[in-house]
Amino acid sequence: MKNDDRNTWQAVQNEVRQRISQRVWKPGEQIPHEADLAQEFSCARATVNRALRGLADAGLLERRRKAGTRVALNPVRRAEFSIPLIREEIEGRGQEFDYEILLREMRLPPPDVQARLQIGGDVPILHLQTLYTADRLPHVFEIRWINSLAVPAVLDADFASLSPNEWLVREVAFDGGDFTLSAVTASKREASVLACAAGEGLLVLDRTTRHGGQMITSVRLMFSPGYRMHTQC
Amino acid sequence: MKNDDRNTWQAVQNEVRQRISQRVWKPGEQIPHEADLAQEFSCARATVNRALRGLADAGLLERRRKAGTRVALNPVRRAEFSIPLIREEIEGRGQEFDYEILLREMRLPPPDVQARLQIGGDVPILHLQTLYTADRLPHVFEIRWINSLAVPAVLDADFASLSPNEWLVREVAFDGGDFTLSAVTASKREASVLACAAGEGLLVLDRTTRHGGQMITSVRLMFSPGYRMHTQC
DNA sequence: GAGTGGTCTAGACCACGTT
DNA sequence: ACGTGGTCTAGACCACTCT
Repeated sequence: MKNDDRNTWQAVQNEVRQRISQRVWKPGEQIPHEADLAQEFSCARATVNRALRGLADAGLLERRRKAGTRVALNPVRRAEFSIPLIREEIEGRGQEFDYEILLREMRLPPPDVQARLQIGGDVPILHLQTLYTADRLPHVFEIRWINSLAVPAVLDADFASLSPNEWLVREVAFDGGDFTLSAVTASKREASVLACAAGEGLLVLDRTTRHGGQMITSVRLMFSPGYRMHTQC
Repeated sequence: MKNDDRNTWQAVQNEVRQRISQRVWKPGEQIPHEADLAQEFSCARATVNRALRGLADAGLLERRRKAGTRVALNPVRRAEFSIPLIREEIEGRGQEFDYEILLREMRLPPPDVQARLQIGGDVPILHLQTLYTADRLPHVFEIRWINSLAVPAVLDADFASLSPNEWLVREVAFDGGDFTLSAVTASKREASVLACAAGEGLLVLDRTTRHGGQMITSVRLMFSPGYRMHTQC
């Protein structure tokens, strides 16, 4: 045991975790104040604070000034999925990574992409369709729109050694974005690209990326059937 | 502006965020030591530490003792999705929540569930199939296996006013678990329950829950077509 | 060996929300 | 008004890891 006897914040956190998990402190119940716990564990209040803040971030505790700290009624409501770079994910499994640009053109984006990129419907922007492969087998079909008004340099990129995503990560700074996970039924085109049957269910990740108020890119990743995103807590 | 002039850890964090996002400090580059930054912002080192630790947790910085702090090469690799209680999600949208137990029986679980619950193949356990509805329309089809050896009390539950999930959250303590997101093609049975066309792509969430080394339950949620999980960062 | 982040302390003041 | 968590400080020591 590393963090059990010493008065580290981890030791306090573990102890509190156990008391919650073993229902010494029951859901909805108020737990002792930071000052009391500090005395019990003979450590500084800041140490208790560090421990409890972590548990509150994790959703196990609910803290409010004056009201005190309570055990959350509904724990484990969050799950953090990692969104790996496709190259890293594939090479990390020891497979051969490759990609092929299937389509590259300037084009008027459809209304939903216009809305996400916050641009008018009369401006053609860069449209890319790319297939990523693992050991030569289809892995992800990427449909991407790049706001080439905000990133004019992208028009000169050849994407020969860097995939569109890698080029953007390297060349353009990001601020934030949003993610949507859903499922679709594979169309004929999608099935043909991913070498699966038309009508199969596909996991889809839509991502939009922002920088300093400007929308940079909107991308849809359609994963090959059987793909799973996994996480623990 | 709240946290700009005062020497709060948020002010430091915002400033560092900006320098990263505007590439004052470029990806892969080393940034000044905590002590230097503390002097620059005229605050205590602990305050800088708090700010930088947050950015490191978010994946924007990489920190190692002795090596110092560097701007991460691949930012935004994590996305945290909230896994709401179905009742809360539906009622939060102002819709009417309801559910119906479609099937309840003791049964030998299939091999994949046996593995997840770490039990032998010769023990029947509680099997439940439940449909959750929003405004009377199908929302989620839940297929659940409960390790009734670990939770014998569940055999007496009637699930009349509490759904199986709510009953478990209330009665059984949790330790941890794992989540898997994927997509499937709706079978005839699934399509009939969810009132959609057979062959449609469905978003699927598999969850297994643990307590003190024992596996409690394994559940598969199949969401109605069009369901989306969304998050920002 | 030496430099950097990781953490602890004791005390203080502040902000928020309940009462 | 007052109690509780939220944060800051200044200083200290420790743990890791690079050279």
